[in-house]
Amino acid sequence: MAKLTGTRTFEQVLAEIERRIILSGLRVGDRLPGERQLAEELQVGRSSVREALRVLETLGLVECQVGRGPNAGAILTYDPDGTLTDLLRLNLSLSSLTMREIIDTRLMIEQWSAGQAAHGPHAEHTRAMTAALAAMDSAATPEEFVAHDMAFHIALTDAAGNTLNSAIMRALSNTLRHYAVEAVHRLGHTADLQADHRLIHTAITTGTPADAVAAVTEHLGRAYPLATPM
Amino acid sequence: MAKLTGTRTFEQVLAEIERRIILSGLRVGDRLPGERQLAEELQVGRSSVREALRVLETLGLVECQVGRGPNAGAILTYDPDGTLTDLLRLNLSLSSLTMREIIDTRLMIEQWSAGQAAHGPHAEHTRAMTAALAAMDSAATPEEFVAHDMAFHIALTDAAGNTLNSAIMRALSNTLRHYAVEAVHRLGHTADLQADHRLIHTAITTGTPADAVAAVTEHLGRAYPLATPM
DNA sequence: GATCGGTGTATGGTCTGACAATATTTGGTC
DNA sequence: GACCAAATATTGTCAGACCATACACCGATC
Repeated sequence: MAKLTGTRTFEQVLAEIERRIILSGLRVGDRLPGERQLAEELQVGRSSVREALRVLETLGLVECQVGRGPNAGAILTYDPDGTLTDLLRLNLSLSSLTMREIIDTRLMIEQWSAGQAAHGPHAEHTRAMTAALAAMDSAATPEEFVAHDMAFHIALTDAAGNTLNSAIMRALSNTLRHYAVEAVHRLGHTADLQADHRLIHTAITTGTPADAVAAVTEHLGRAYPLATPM
Repeated sequence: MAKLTGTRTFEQVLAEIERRIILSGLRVGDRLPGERQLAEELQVGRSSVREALRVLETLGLVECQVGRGPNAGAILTYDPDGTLTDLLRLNLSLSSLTMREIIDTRLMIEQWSAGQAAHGPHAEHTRAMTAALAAMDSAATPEEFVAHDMAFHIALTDAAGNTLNSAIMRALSNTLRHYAVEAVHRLGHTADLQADHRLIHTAITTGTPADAVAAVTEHLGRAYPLATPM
């Protein structure tokens, strides 16, 4: 193995795995060689291979399973949400980020998504929004309400058709979950929020992009009073 | 150590380190205990501690240095750019993301940032933008031009005051660097781009938010013809 | 032939001990 | 006081061993 890029062994393993993924045209669902085999092929210790796999797992690129058979070992996957959620949580713990910034970024993504979605949303996503609306109506607890509220807003983001934004939005939602549950507790009721949701849904399915953006801005301003409208 | 959350040992180490960071109020710049000490305190093997540290390093939360003294060991840091850049690059390799999505997300962030920045940018960032403009004027190669172009757009994002968006923008810029260099090569000149840049700068310092958004939209539409204006 | 059950085995997960590489600290010498 | 050599603390790496897990295989039984 070339000793060129990166002095640490596991970084070279990382680069080599990345190279193989590109060269071999591996796709999500495909399997990587076992740790022992990789270690022997690359002439490195198994611990270096393991550290490289840990990095790939952290980046949401592989999932590791023990045992035997076609599902065992390191399998290529696609889960940036987990990485981003961890990233946000830990940087909040370190006070490198503020809740305010997270809320503002969410507002940005939802405004943009609403505008895009209003151009021509896929039925799949508007159906998911409708289902979430009904589920929120019959939610018995704030926790349950917020779970479906998250689904609604994620479906709205998905409707814009940008998977990167969707991944970021999922991570933001995960991070804001507790915050949102508390907010619903304080509010005591969800009628206003649901009215907003229905306005958003209507604007996206039958209104103009400007209507959709306005509806989202109005709603998030109510749900997160700190947020500054653009 | 409690065996409650997560079956894998290194995940428990991860949780314990995170708990200590929160409880001890550790901040960026502070040092974590050494690998051996952590292993003994938590009654786990050193390899488990190392895998946990590798995860934290991947998430841009710690940097590890060998040797002795106050700078050795795992030091808390703040570098989400690196994580996000890796995330984008690897997901592009796996075709889980498209260049188009990255460009659209960049457009979204810059539009939002321009609107926010026009409300009242800090002198620090407008100065950085001015410096980048001058550097672009005297750039001898497309590579050099793009380096300062990135600095300009990052300064614009910084001017909006959201560090999360700035981190995402940095990662997006890193990912688009090659693409941008090729685009400048094809274009053959940079006069139009610089004219756009000056319009953006003027709009942010003396114009309305709507002017700033329009200037950014116009510019990115020219630089990345694929991008769909909102 | 089909089904059930036990055994084998490949795989990740972990620990231990050892050594190498590196950067600082320490102490001795001029 | 300045400079150089040795001690030391730290991460980086490897090798080997063992455990837990989940499937594969094969034989016995119906």
